[in-house]
Parts: sequence; C-alpha cells; structure tokens
Amino acid sequence: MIGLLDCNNFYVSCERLFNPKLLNKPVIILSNNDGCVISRSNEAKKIGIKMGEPFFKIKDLVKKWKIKVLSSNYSFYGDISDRIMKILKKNCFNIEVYSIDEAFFSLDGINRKEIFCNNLASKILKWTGIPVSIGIAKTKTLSKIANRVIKKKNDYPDLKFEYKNVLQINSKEKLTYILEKTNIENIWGIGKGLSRFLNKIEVINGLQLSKINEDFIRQRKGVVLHRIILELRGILCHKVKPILVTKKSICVSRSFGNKLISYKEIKNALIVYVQKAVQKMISYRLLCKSVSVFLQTSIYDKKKYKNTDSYLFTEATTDLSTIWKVSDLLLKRIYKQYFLYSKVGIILSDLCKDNQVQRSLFINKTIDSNARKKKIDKDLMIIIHKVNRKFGDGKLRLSSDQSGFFYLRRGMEGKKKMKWSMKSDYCSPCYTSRWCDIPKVKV
DNA sequence: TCTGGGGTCCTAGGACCC
DNA sequence: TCTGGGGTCCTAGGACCC
Repeated sequence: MIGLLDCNNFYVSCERLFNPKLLNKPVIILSNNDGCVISRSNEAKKIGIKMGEPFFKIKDLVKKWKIKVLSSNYSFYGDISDRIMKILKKNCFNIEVYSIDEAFFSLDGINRKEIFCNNLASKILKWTGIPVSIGIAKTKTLSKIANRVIKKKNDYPDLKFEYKNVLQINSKEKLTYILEKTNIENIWGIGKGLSRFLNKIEVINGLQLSKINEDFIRQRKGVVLHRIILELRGILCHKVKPILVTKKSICVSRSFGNKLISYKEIKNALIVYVQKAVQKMISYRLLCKSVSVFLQTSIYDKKKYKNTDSYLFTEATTDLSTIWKVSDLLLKRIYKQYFLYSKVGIILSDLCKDNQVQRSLFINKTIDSNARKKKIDKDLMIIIHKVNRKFGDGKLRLSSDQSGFFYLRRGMEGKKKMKWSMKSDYCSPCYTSRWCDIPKVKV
C-alpha cells in the first residue's frame, strides 16, 4: 500500500503560522510577479476563486469580500516543507518527496495503516502547525484520489470517514463508489487534452475509465493513459522512488515586472538568472554541457515572438564567466528589435556529476579550455557562492560587460528596483529563513 | 494595464547502422 | 527495369504535474 501526504492549502497554512490575523478569513497567495492565484484558504475557495486565476480579474471580488492577498515567499515555504519532510523521513522508510507540499511513502509492513497515518498527521500538526491529509491505496494514482476525497468530503456523501484527515481505499465497494463519483479531469495525469478525448467517447468518471478497453486506449493514446487505467484497477505502474534521481536540467526564468524592449535591459535581467542557475548547479555538485537561452513576448500579446538558441560545450563546465559569455552570445542571436518582451530565461542541461566528467579529446583552443584557469575559476565560484550565502543573495555579482569581473552590490538587497524586477507587492517576512525577519517575542 | 516557474516523460520521425 | 528487414539513437514538441 502507498500513502500520499499532502499539506492542506499549503502556502496559506504557512502564512497563517506567524500571522494569526489570517485565521478564519479568506486568504489567497499569488504566483511570482503577482500574476495568478496559486493557493487559497477554504474561505476563499467558497467565495469561488479558482486555482490559477489571474489576479487582475478578481480584484473586485477581493475588495468585496475583504480577501487577504499575499505574494509568494518561497524561501519561507521551502523551510517549512523541509521540516515536514524530516518528520516523515523519521517515521517511514521509503519516501518520495514529490513536490514542495506532497510526498508518497510505502506502508508495507505496517499493520494498522489508518491509525499509523492518523498519528503521523497529528504529529506533523503539533510539531509544525501545518494541517495535512493522507490518502492510502494500492497505487499512486489511487492514493492521489483518496487524498482528494478527504478534502472534498461533501462530494462523497455515502462514505463513512473514521478519521478527519486520513482515508484508506481498502474495499472493492469503496473503490467503485469513489471512482464513480470522481470525474476524469480530477485524476492524476489527465489534463485538458486527455479530458477532451475521453469526454468525446463519453467517458466521464473514473469507474468508466477503469473499465475501458485497454488495447483501444494503448493504440490511440499510448502508454501514459494505459498506465493510468491499470493503476485505477489497482495494478502498480509507478513505484515509490525514494532515491533522489539526479536532475536533468536547471532552468531559471522570470516574467518582467514591466515589458522590456531594449537589448541592454534584457541582458541585465538575464545575467542575474544566469548567476542563479550556475549557483544552483554548483550546489547540486553538477556540471553542464549545454546552455540554452530563450526570449519571448507575452502569449497574450497580439505581436508575438518566441525563440530559443543553444550552445554545446566541448567539455562540461561550471564556470560562470564562460557560461555568461555564451548566454550573452545566444541572447544576441535571438533578440529582435521592436518587440515588447515579457520573459527571458536560461536552461542548463546535459548535466553530469562533478566526479563523472567526460574529458574532451580536443581540449586546446576551445572556449572552455585550459585546465589551470579552470581550477582557479572553480575556486572563485565557490568563494562567490560562500560570500553570497553569508551576506545575501546577489551581493557579489558578475559584471554584465565581457570583462568577467565581479562587483559588489552596495546597500540592502532589493532596495533598488529595476524596471524588470518582479512585482511582489504583498510579500510577508521570511519568518524562519532570514535573521532580521525572525519574529521577536516580548515576555 | 495586469495572465508563474520549474520540472519530467513520451512519441513521432529522421538519420543512421549492418 | 528492378532496390530489404530489423534495428538504435537523437531531437523537437506536446502533455502533464505542482
């Protein structure tokens, strides 16, 4: 049996930990750039605010219902997430952290699974203050469904819930009832495209999907949907993968706070993302062999443009100034005048572990050559990494000219807003991850 | 006026091999 | 005039996830 732990309204719950004024009130959290709604309290859900809704479209509702609005604060949520996952790891042996607020775990060998999970949920609530739900079933797909059922009890009136936050699908009758009451678009792995296809052939709910002719599906839609069907029948296709599989790519990109036209401004934004991406890569002890840069206008604009270009190194590298030189070159190649750009980004791929680098036969005279220089560059990057960790992200930054020099950023982080800086008008303090933001208690 | 960011997996089709 | 069969590997793009 597989358990799925999912934090309830995770980002809202995090914000409520340190700000009790948000309790029992409608609260929403916005995506980067204050673009869309990505977390809602139950009260906000009741008002009818949908997941992913653009913020500007619901401003009237926000005013009318006095909804509390917050920008997202990922370093804070990440820290709370770590605490929850640590508790889980101490109590279970086979865990796959699936997202910032979700984890699968194996329940093999545990006798009274529901009681065990109920205790686990209580412990997490007591130790971190975050309410969680746990679904238990034979496969990942079914445990996702079980988890959803707990959160939407009203949609399943005939079910008896022994526990407030835990549900096990442990009988055929229960499974049949739940599947019949679950629409296909709420099943894990079925998005817009597959829903449209299934609705067309009059498959509306999970029960119908589980009974469909699998050869037909395999032929028409391939192995992905076939596996979903098998999992609905209780046949395991997706194992719990506890080992951290190494990353395959690292991407850093942001939408600009304001649209940009000039090459120079876009370049200034890109250099910050390049440095972030390289630092991330180094922290995973990886090197990259390939760099891509992409640039695009908003998909909602009339005058659209979107382009990507890539560069392949002869040997994998972590060197920031080399990667920046290449990124700048790529940006030059894809930049076109007279467009209103909304986003630029960098992707590092062809990643390899730092102890498994394939050496090049033709090391001389290439852009990323010279072993001695490489060693110095690597040491330099580690120092920059350490300085930035100690004094704040972005304190030491690569200069955007081609000198390869670094410069020290004066003043407080975030004081000087650039035209391209993200909107984040409603951000809470980093209560647990920045020294000056830690709440003070007066006794 | 204002619509996120960072990923993974699969497939079709082309290029190439003996 | 007539030109096979059975493979592998790579890539771009799509679908999907939270």
